[in-house]
Amino acid sequence: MSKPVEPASPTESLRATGARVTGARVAILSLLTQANRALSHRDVEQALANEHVDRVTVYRVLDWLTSEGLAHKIADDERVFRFSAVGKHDDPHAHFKCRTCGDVFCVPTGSTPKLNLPAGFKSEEIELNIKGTCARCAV
Amino acid sequence: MSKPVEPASPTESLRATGARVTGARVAILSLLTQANRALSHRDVEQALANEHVDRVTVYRVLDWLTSEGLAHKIADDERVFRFSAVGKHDDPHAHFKCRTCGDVFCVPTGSTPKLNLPAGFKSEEIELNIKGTCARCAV
DNA sequence: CCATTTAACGCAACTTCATTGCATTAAAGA
DNA sequence: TCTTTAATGCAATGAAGTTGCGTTAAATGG
Repeated sequence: MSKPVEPASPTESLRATGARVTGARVAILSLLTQANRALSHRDVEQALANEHVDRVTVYRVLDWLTSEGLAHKIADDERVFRFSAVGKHDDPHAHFKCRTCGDVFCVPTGSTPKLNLPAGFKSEEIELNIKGTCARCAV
Repeated sequence: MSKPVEPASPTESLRATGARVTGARVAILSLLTQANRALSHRDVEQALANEHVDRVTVYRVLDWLTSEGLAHKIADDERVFRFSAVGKHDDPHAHFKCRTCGDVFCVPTGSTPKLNLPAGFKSEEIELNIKGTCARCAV
């Protein structure tokens, strides 16, 4: 019982949405699932360079995965969106952005911070971004 | 003694940098200082519509203010940068983004969250973004 | 107060990331 | 296998921000 729910494969996750399971969707979700960091559209496009998937399709699949709850979409410092697979780390987690190489990693967080929101403000989601130097770039 | 350090006026802050105190800089820093939320380039451009300040100048002033430490630059969900004056709330604070109207407010935070960074990762800055509904939009 | 210097500015062109419209293709069910 | 229509591919468009360069005006010195 110590083992959590068996993680669904990309194909299974896609099938569960009820929508069509296409090559592009499988390839992109697999890529996100295997990555240990949040990928930009550019990252995905380059990784799939050999599979002639159109740029626009990549955009559409990434947004669709987000809308289906299979991926997270975060805004980068550099004005680009980055995507990470959901399911690998469903726990509240933060994003660590390396200022040297620009990569974005997912890191687990212990507790969520206490907030003093003004009256009438309702919090629905909390995003925590850390900036610094990653292990690879730290000399 | 209950009164904190007298906050510097926009002009004084600008003068302190040693650079030229221009109309555009005064206008934009004043705007950021008076705003109770983080302003986008668009916000600033519209607010200064009557003073024929060039688009590019607004971009340059905003980035310059950031580089001088007089403003904070944050990346929005919508792929736009937003700027807030530094000095009003130097304490660690979070940004609250209303999903309805899109405005971004600065809110004070009590404690910073505990982080479990992987070995070798060095944190330099922490950014906390809250998404939800602001008081004005909450019916 | 005026002249000089050069940091800022204004304008135009450009780049990048992303979105939209529409014809075509291929995934899923009959 | 055939049919339906959701996805895709391609081309054009849009939005945010950047760059180059000639011009203007803020600060300094006379």
